[in-house]
Amino acid sequence: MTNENYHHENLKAELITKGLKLLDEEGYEKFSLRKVAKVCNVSHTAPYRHFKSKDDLIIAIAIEIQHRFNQSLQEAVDKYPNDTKSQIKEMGYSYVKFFIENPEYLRLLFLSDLVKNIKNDYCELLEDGDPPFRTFYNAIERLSAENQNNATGSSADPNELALSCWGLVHGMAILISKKDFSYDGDYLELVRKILWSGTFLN
Amino acid sequence: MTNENYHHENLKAELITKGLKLLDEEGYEKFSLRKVAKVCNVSHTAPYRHFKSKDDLIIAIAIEIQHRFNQSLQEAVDKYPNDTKSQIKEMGYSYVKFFIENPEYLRLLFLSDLVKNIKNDYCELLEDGDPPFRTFYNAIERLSAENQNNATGSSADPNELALSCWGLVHGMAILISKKDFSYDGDYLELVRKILWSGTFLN
DNA sequence: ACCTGAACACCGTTCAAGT
DNA sequence: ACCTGAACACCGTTCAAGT
Repeated sequence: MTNENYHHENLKAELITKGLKLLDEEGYEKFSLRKVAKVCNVSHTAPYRHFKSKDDLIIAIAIEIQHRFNQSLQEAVDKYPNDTKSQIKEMGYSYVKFFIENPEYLRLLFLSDLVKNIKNDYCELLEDGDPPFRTFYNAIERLSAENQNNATGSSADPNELALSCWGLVHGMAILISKKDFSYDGDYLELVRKILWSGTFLN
Repeated sequence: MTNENYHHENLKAELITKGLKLLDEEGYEKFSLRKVAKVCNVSHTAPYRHFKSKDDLIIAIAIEIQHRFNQSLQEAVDKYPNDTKSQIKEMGYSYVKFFIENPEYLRLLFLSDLVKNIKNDYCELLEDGDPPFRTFYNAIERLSAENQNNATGSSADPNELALSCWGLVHGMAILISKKDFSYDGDYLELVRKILWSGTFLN
């Protein structure tokens, strides 16, 4: 048929899939539009039919990763239906695990300047229209409310809670996955110990 | 004189200075060797007399920034000569402040993959031959020793202490300077509150 | 020793042209 | 509608050549 040489609607999806694969294999620095096009057996200008720029394709890939990330956080929450603190600890563990297993995704979700575009302009494209990390923030707000009722050691200020919890988890994820923090033992075991020790969130 | 058109030994220093300026003004993404050369009024191949690659120049710039960073951490330690916990809290504050004031330096010191080269191959080029963050790690080791003697709430495991302290501070610095964490009030005030609250290091 | 200019292999992006 | 090929303005890097 005459469609032999055309990808039609498949190309867009293929660019995202193959682009993600290229990103995994070669890293963010070496990623190029022309390489993705070549892998898809298409001219280097063909991607412009589906994405208005290289950044636009990267954002599409980032949204795909964001979806997987949110899913893994949600699974963590579901493990402890009635225990907000444990939900946050378990989410922290999943958070670090996700980026240890996929170091390249850190750049994609947080460290590229495109991220703010995702958060500002592309929120509506995300699953359920939920902004990224809604799962995380919901738990923080719940904990803040709980702390207001029964006075514990930890704060009831949601901003203080959010920055300290997110900061710790985010920092550990980056330090470990970027290999700035070196340790002879099992990284995830150490993270687990820190999150479930008496000093965090108590 | 015949030296009119030559920079001689000055060019190397000028490339670092002007390169840093370009990095501050345009950001890491838009930084290029050819632009630095043009700013220095020199052909685009001249830098290769002094640096063997673009990465090599970036590393030289990173070492300069690393030096300033170490200095600001040292000043924080000096404020509390006999109080290890306060040294760490104050260092944490300086740490976050440094990257809030210079968001571009985060990429340079941590998030570029060149960093591991700095740490592995370029340690001997750093002031006093000290590896980066020696100041920070020294304090952690001191605290670990202190915790071993007088039993407090916080751990005596140096790895656990290092990852949790460094993780929290590093994470807060990145989340704030990358504008992932948004907050209506004064960021540094919130960081101060978190670091000096009862729950951190107690 | 220090710098230049041409050259090469890559980029992202645009645009007229083909089916 | 979807894709191509030539073209443009940028890269990093190499190398023969100039002073």
